[in-house]
Amino acid sequence: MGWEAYYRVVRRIPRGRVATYGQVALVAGKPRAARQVGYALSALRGTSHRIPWQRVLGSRNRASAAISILDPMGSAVQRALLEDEGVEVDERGCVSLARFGWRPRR
DNA sequence: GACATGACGTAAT
DNA sequence: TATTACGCCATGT
Repeated sequence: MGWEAYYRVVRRIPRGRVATYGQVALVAGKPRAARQVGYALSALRGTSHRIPWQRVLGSRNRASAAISILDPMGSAVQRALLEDEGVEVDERGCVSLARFGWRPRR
């Protein structure tokens, strides 16, 4: 149930912007619950939802490697969706947070 | 309540 | 830069 807070934060991420698990956790009020964010998002796989999970990246500016492990096409889909929103993603799945990082608070 | 699990994060090696 | 180790916290058994 507590995941609703995380989902709410992820839904706030606007198009063309990305956030990290840690940031989502922080905004949700759980500074050290990055794992729970990932765990919560994992529950979204294969379900009907409106959560832009592709805008949530892993450490600092990298896409989660686990995505490609659990869902081989996931990383490709994520990159395609992000680029469609105007976010530049390189071959390694790295994104410049300085340019596309989500800045909440306003 | 103890124990195991997990789309993570940071520091140490 | 890549690997390993450990910490954190919500869930489920």
